[in-house]
Amino acid sequence: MTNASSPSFRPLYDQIKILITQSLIAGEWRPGDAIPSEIDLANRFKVSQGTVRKAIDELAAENILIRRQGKGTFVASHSQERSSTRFLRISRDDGLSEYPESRLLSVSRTRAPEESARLLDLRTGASIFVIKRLLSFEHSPRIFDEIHIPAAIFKGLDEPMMRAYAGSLYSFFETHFGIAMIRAEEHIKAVGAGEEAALLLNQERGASLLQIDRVAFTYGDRPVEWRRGLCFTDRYSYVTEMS
Amino acid sequence: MTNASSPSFRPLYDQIKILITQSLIAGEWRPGDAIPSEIDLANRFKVSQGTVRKAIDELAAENILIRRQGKGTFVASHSQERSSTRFLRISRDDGLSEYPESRLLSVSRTRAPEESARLLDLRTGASIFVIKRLLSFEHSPRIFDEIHIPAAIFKGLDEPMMRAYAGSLYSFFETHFGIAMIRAEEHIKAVGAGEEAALLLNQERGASLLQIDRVAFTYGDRPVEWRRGLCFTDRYSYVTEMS
DNA sequence: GAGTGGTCTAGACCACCAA
DNA sequence: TGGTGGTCTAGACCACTCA
Repeated sequence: MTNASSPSFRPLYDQIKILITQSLIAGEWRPGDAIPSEIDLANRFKVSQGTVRKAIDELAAENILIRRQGKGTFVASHSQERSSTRFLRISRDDGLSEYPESRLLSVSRTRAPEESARLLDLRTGASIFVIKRLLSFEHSPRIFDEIHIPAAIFKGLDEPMMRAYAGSLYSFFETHFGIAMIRAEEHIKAVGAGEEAALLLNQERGASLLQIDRVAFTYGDRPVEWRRGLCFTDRYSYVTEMS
Repeated sequence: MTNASSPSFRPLYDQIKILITQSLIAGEWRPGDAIPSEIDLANRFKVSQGTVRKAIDELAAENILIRRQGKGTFVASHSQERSSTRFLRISRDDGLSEYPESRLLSVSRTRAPEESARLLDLRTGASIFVIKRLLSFEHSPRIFDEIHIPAAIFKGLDEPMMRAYAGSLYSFFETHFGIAMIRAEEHIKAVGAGEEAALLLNQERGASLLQIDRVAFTYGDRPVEWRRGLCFTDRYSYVTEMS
């Protein structure tokens, strides 16, 4: 199979990546599912196994798919134990790992303020849900999250439904709404605690907190969540790596 | 060429990666140099081009090598315009990019305190250099850095030498000492400004600052720098991405 | 046009897993 | 034992750069 030397050349494996992504968007394979084997996909797309392989390699590098030798290739899911903490970068300074406890404060439906509307590609005033919650480590509240999500996408969400669910928030989004978070961008600042945060985190007003603003994306780089986390970082740090 | 099914199986391309890394450690190819072509390396290591290719692909994904179609494969360097800002994740909230101005405060030789010694794989009390500097954005000081590096590796470093150098710190390390930083881990907290930081950053004592602790590594994952940056994040943020 | 990296293929064989 | 992903090869051809 030859590639036309078109003005904007696009490798075959890149087109295969797009086709696979479209199947993910369409829900043909859902988080946790196995996708067809490389050979099956090669037949389906009429390319060689090596080309499918390269496409899957890149999707696996982006943590969208997960390869398991001898078993198959799977759609990444936040419900798996291995990746339920994938987007939580706060950890203890002594290195011991600990899963935080979540306490839901409130769920309300309101109109999107300018900033989160812009970042979520919504019109200002579009309907959103606002979730407030508190994460505790060692029974001590440490992160106060305010989460904005478009009501149009999370139709039917309500507080009892969230309280009934045991796992992580992103796992909840997957199982109830079929929305899988695959990527996020964060902007971090140091700020003084305001009244609400000070109260909830048992700190003085003006105490130094990490303010972590996040936009999270689902398949096709579509933004579907904005959140602001305020985090008290005594004995805990935000950990990251670069290369 | 067949692989012995040894107890701990190691793919050929992985061994090639190690060989290439060893050449980088030995200084056979230095930052900015072109390494031999894939075909030359295939002949040298007695493997196929595809195997060399996979090894280089992975090193390129780690930002250790840089591929340039039609030209060759190069050793990544902090002296290149494209990557001189690779490890600086503070940027303006309005998205405009700006290169900070650096003011060297002091360079001194002293004994490593417990923490940085441990993180740099040194004995406590080993000889290190301590560099203090101030980075300014828009003529306003915003980051106060304290940098610890082993004296044994950066032999002969002194203040005049640093003042004479125009580029970034990591570019300086490369050209004068042949040390290339390829990876770093950061731990971030929100803290109140102490006396020294408050003075240098023109803030009140207790003002909220980002405290960014970094360990940076050179080839072979060898730690060669510890630093603590204190950053005033008004109108600026620490930006990161995850997937 | 020569040399480099980039794509694609076809086929052989290995490592791992489950039934 | 059969199916999956993982490795390795050899070869053809394409895209890009530079002299």
